[in-house]
Amino acid sequence: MAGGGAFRLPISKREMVPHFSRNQVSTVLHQVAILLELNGANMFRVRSYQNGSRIVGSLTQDLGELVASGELFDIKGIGKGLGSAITEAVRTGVWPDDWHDLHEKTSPGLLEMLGIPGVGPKRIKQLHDELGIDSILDLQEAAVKNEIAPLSGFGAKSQAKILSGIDLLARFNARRRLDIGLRYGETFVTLIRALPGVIRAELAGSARRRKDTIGDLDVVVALADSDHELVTQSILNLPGIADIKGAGDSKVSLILDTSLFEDGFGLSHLDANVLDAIGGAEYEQLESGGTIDAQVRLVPERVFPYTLAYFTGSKEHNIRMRKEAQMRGLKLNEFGLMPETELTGLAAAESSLPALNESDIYSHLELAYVSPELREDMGEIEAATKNSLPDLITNDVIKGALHNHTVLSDGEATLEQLAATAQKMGWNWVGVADHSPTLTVANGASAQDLLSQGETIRRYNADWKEKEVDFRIFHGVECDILADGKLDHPDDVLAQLDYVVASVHAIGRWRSRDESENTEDLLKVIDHPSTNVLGHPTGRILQGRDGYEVDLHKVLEHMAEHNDDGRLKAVELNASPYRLDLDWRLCKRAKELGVPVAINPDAHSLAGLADISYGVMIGRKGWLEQKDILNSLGGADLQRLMEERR
DNA sequence: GCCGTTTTCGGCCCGACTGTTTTCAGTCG
Repeated sequence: MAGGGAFRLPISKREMVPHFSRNQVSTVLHQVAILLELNGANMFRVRSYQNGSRIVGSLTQDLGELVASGELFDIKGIGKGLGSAITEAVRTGVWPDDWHDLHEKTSPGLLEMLGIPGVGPKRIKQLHDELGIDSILDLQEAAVKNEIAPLSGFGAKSQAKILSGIDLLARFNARRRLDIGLRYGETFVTLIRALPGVIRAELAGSARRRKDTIGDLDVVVALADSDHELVTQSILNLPGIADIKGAGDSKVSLILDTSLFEDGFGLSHLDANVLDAIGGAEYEQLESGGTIDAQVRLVPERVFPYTLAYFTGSKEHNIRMRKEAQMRGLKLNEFGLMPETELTGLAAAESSLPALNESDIYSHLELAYVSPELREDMGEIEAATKNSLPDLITNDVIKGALHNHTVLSDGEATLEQLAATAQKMGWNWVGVADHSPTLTVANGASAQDLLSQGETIRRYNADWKEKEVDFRIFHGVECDILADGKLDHPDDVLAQLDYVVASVHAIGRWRSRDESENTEDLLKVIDHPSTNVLGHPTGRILQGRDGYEVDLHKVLEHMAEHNDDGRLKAVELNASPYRLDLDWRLCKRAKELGVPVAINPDAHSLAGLADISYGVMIGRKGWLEQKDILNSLGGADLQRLMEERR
């Protein structure tokens, strides 16, 4: 984790019930689980806390109400223990004593040690108990002095692995953004597919599930038994391999670096705000000198779909799938779906039901095919049972996007260039939303300049109409949300625009405040008659900084009420791979509530328009269908919607 | 700590790899 640091139990910033938010409780449960693990607690107890954290984190109901009504205890996975602890904390603002004790007796250094590859809670506990090791620095010193190897269960190799693991941890922070992961992953898989003896190869893991960040790459390769040696050797000879971590019978573990890319590893243009948050010029250097771990699984062709499904995950989805198999007297693993036998591994899979593709696996379990993006145990198994899975959006349904910048503020492109590129992409319209005056770092435009931009746009639109070109520019603004929940332009200026994207940019101030204060201010902004789109709703920069605390469930519910009343209040899914904000879990919530989602590339250059595809990926992950997004509307339909729902 | 058409105990998903052992524990996904 970036920054690392000690866990602490949050202190309530509120005088009244509920004293803690859903997010806070979820985070605390997650941390307690880790602390329990480090203190040698029963694994299943640890898992209960982890489950609890997940369950609370994905609640859609108000936690305060669940506690007040006692319905908290009805939720599967929340029993007497966790239920009482949460109830007490939410009601009184006081966490259980034993949770405090856990925090106090666990040195923060032990937590940091968890990040070292090959070092887990059991070993950390042993090192702590037997050598008094309290931090990564202690551990490094002990390893250098050869004190680790003699310990029972350790050895010279473990000691060396710990040292190199510490080195690796210092060099790079574990996860990478989706765009980076896909760039490595797709390039690597393309190279593997071209190797002689390779029958099929697919990217699996979190990259295939389109998570916003990715830990490492998983690739599954189908090959004939006789080609095993040939394919393994060919893979090891591919470009871009910085190190070989291991090569077993079924798996090759590698570290890839940027020499994988023939054309080098440049970064596209970023806006200053984002670049600053991720570390400026130092970041560019870090990224170009970066590496990513990759695991390649080599399997016979007939088990390929099972292995692909298994390593695509998620873990939670796989657990549900195995339970589905168990209910039918079958066992599911990475080799097949078969009756319970004494045999294990590939031998047992001889009796597996056949599968040519993943779809067959789901069919055997009487489930509809679940798209990889949805495999998170977020309701997809239930939907697959009822055959009610969403018909997910694709790049083809995108006809335009509302939030893009021009040279009027901090964009690189002119109106003309933006429109021309949008047309080339097959779009039917494009929205221009430059920054407002307060955001001086982004050259925010004055009301006068903004309105004069509108006149230019009207001339273009008239021109296209005259020439019977079915294309138009919508004129909007990315209006700053000021600290008191007011907008950064006078109402009469905003009223002259086609639409308004309202966004928070004073992140520092918003991050220093309580969740309820931020939420209240956002509700006020939504109530403003001119606000149509809530821009990057949390302000997070992936791998850069957390967003500000806000109860987006409440915000989305508020937006839903306005939509029911005939207004247009959409939530942005910012498609910049640095943001991907709205989070995919909340996309699903927006859809359920009937709040339209606006997928926006937030383009600051012509190339930036292409970021829309990351928004589509996350939108798919968030269960979005064509009817759920504004981008799928044609220009005329969108214009009508904006006019009707002012 | 949670759960229950096997309900107050005894389970809790499954397997590979590694390094340590000589049958297994820890870690990882």
